[in-house]
Amino acid sequence: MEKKEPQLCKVEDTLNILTGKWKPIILFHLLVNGTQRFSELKRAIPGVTRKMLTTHLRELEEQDIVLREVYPQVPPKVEYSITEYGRTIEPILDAMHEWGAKHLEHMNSTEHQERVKEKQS
Amino acid sequence: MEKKEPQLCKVEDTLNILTGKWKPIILFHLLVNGTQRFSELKRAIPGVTRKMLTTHLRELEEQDIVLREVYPQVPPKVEYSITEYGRTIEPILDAMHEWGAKHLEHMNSTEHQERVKEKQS
DNA sequence: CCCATAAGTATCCTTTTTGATACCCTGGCA
DNA sequence: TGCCAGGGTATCAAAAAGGATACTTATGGG
Repeated sequence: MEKKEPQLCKVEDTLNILTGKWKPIILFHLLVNGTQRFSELKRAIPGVTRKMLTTHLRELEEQDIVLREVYPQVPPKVEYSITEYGRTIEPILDAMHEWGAKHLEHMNSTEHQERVKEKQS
Repeated sequence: MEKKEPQLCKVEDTLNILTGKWKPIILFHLLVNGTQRFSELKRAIPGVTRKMLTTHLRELEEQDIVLREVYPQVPPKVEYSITEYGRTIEPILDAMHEWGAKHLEHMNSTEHQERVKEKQS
């Protein structure tokens, strides 16, 4: 048991990077579309406010997942991209995607639905 | 882009199962130690309240990750275990653990620390 | 002189999550 | 008779996360 405890914290560290209402979609856009300006991201992510976008991007920057580059000009230009290191998290996102897809199937499977009904009765 | 959007929701579905202050540690204990009574889990997880434990366990049960078995006796006895299906999420936890470990190393690496210092100046 | 622009901050407020605490049930035991 | 156990629920409070809105900044253009 003791030998496994550290495992737990690492899992939680990883989860911390991914949790936040807009973080998965931010990462998704940066991974798929490459470098993006702040306003491009904002437009690409419907519903996000400037504040949340800033907050989450800054957190990702802190974690060295995202790179923030400021061009000293007016009006400002700021570009965001995934760091080389940040790309290493992609396989985990892929794994979650795959598992999530199967999970949905599972939750809709007949056997599962039947068990749900039993409990309701 | 459109073809990738669905990926995102699946990732979020998977994250939903894992997020919650005590969920990783609950899963960890059930995965490592097998079937556990409510009180065993409570004792094994320092700081958790009965309420949070109940809440999270019920959510995991909803998702068919955890099985809850009630023995009709007094005082009550309730056992929790990972479902067969729930075990399929273990590789993802493992992957997160591995990535998390590397992430910690990365964040402590000399190069990273130096970049952090530059920014502070 | 005034406006628009991009990328923010600053304030305040709402919603969601988490936590503290007290109470419930019921059969066996002192 | 009264208390304990185990696994909860109910109620309220605190903390964290998320969101709405207004303000800032400097410069080129009309």
